[in-house]
Amino acid sequence: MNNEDKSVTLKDVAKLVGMHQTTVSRALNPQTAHLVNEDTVKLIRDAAKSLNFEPNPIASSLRTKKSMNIGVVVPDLRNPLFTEIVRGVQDTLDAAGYSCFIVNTDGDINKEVKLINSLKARRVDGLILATARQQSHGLDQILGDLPAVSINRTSPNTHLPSVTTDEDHGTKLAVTHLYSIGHKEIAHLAGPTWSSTGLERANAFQREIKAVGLEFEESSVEYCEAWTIEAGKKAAKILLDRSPDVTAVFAANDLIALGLYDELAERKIKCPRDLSVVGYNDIPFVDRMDPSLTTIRIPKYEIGSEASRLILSMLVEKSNSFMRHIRLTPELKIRHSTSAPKKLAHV
Amino acid sequence: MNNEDKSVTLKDVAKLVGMHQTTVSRALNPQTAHLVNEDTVKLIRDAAKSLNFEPNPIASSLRTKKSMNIGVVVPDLRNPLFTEIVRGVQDTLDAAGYSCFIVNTDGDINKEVKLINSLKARRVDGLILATARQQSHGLDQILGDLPAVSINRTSPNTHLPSVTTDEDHGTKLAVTHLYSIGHKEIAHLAGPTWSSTGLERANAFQREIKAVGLEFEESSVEYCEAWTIEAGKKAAKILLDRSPDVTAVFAANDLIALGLYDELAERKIKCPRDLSVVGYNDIPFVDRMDPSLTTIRIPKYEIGSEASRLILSMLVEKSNSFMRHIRLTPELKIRHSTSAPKKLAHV
DNA sequence: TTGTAAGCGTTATCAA
DNA sequence: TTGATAACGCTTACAA
Repeated sequence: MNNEDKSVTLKDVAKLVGMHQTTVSRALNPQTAHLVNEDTVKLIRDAAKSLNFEPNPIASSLRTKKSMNIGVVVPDLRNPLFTEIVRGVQDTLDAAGYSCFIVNTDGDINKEVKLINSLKARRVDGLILATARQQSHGLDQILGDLPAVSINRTSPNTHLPSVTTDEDHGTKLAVTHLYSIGHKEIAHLAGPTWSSTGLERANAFQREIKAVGLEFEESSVEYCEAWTIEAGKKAAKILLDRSPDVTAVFAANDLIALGLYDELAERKIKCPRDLSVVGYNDIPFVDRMDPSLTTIRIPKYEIGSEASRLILSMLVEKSNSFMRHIRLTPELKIRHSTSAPKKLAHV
Repeated sequence: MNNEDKSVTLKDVAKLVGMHQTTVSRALNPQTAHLVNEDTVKLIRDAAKSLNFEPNPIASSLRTKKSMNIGVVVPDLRNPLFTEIVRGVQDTLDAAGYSCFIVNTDGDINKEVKLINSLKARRVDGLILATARQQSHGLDQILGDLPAVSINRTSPNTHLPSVTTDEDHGTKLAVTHLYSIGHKEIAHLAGPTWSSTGLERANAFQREIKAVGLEFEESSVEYCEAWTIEAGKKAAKILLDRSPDVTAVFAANDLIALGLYDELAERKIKCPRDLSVVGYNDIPFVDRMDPSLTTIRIPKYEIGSEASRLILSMLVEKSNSFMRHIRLTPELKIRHSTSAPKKLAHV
């Protein structure tokens, strides 16, 4: 805020044009300018410009009870998946005159609750939740009547409008791709069980394995503790020990796939020669890894912009009743981490 | 903001305890609680908690003329360099009770000016500028008396407190490393000339080349148009055409190095066998590229946290007079993109 | 130690 | 079409 308390107010503009501040307010606000004489509007606008008047959004917020701020909750902004999404959010909200507060939960459910409460305390007009917890721990109650949309979360016990991607389709693309190039022993490094995305992909995996005519075995799935490289590596270790015959692995996201890469490197298992790997998300730079990662690309930026449009629409039509769910479609990005299996089974 | 206008105010708390809102305000504010009877404070705090009272920061802002918001200007949040820095900013500001608005200039100087003005209009208390333009286009005037610190910018004609890294030292580390493993023909893919960082590294390069006893030639430096992979590739093309004898390239940042990687791939030049490459920044994932990138690591998170501490200190001691410059030290991270040159010169 | 009153800069309501 | 007045919820003199 300006140190020197020289900030120009409506009153100053009013004084200059010899009118009341109310009129100035009306003239300067596009919503109400039509109530004012056209010439007066012009006069006032000019005067405002000449004084470099900038309306004080804080005063406006206090009066209107609209902060024009949206809270954005992500696990960690450093995860490139979320920085893409956040750019989509920022650009869309900006264009609508809204700003956003971005907070990081670091995967901590308690922190998430605290942060949501802190955003409420800051009087955000709405919330975009990009955390993917399955258990909502009374989220509905924490939110109260605060408009919110969720990304990647299709929680059973909470009723939020959402923007998600078609997990079934994405998983089908991955499994079908691997099967079509000859793989019969396909495993899955699943996301955490507390994550709805992780669960959905794991369920879809089982379904798709059967759909292509392969036999599904429980032992072909290993769940990771988090959506991270480290967790991916840890789970990969277990999976590879248990199922040495697998020729391909579908990792529930790119970071988990990179964890698998690390474990493969340690075991001197060559990808894709000895093992094919498919990731999920297509985060930046995975096209430059060694080998470049075949993955399921999701429209990250669009997820952010769609979520923003959704929350904005909820702010105008205050009808919370209509529960929109937007589902975007992922696509397969074939690179060099997948190839035909070395030895075809039963040949 | 709460749709239902049920938000609890100081008055409500005051009514409950049978005291005046002023007293409640004082009791609830740690700064002024000492003015209130201890028992009263306890009573009021309990009452506030029982009503779930949350002070309205907007009303507070209006009165105190402190928004408790800081503007953060970056070229693009998606650049992993800046997301690291921003996390450092967020964590530090959060702890001090501040929030931040992050805006992206996308490298557009006009957009930068617009965004800074928009942040001023939003009444931020201070600014962290992570854009690295050399020409400041009357930045001082645009800022007015708004406290600001700059990151990576050591502009000659603007006087802002700053957090930078020791470019000379970083460059020395790169050049010395290459020289020490036998390179005599070292080139530089420099950052844009409009960037102070780019200029500093280019100057330091020339100095260090001479310092190790090599002859400096103008033709060994090619400037990139931007800090991007694409610009890096374009400049690499020109450089490689012009100086086919170079055995090592010091790229002014990691993205430019990746652009060079791309050009090398097209020409079937093997790194590091045919050409060694050093990057700058050590952004995430460059340790996983093919080959993993030798680079100068800068303390990204700390840059953000130091910049935040600086701006926070400016907000308390209002003395803008003391002009602090914090300089952090980079370090060399040796990976697989550098090795001894194939054929040593004159052997 | 507590209360009174005023004001931060808007906008909403009413009246002219 | 314009103006007067009050109010949003807080903090800060000043008074008691």
